Amino acid sequence: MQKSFQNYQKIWQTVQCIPEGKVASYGQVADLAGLPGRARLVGKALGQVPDDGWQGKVVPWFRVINSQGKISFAEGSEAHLRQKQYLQDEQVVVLGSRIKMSEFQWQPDLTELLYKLTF
DNA sequence: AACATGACGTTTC
DNA sequence: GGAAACGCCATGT
Repeated sequence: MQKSFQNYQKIWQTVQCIPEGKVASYGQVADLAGLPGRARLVGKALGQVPDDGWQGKVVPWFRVINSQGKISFAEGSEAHLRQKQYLQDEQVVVLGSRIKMSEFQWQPDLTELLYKLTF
């Protein structure tokens, strides 16, 4: 395994904390995972998510979007449609690629984070 | 070793 | 709001 696998684990664990019906940005996940300024690594990590989940839990990669409140896959691409579908299934409103961050951005509860994140 | 490439972010026009 | 310029760093060539 690569050295960065440790970081991937932190990222996956953080993403698992995003509740249904909410979204977070790559940078936000990076910060919470203890990797400030490394948003690109979050994208890498999400591309490496095991399909059958990690440590018994699904990793909701589709709840991570960019800081402009948009889905990062190109509109019309297979991945874009899939992500949009998953989000809409959770009542998140997606117009084109856009999501109202003011309404749907995850505002993490710190005590819950401290309880869940083990690093 | 040098260079290019990302599911990105912030700052600055 | 949008575009350019940086910053970031694991990976692949």
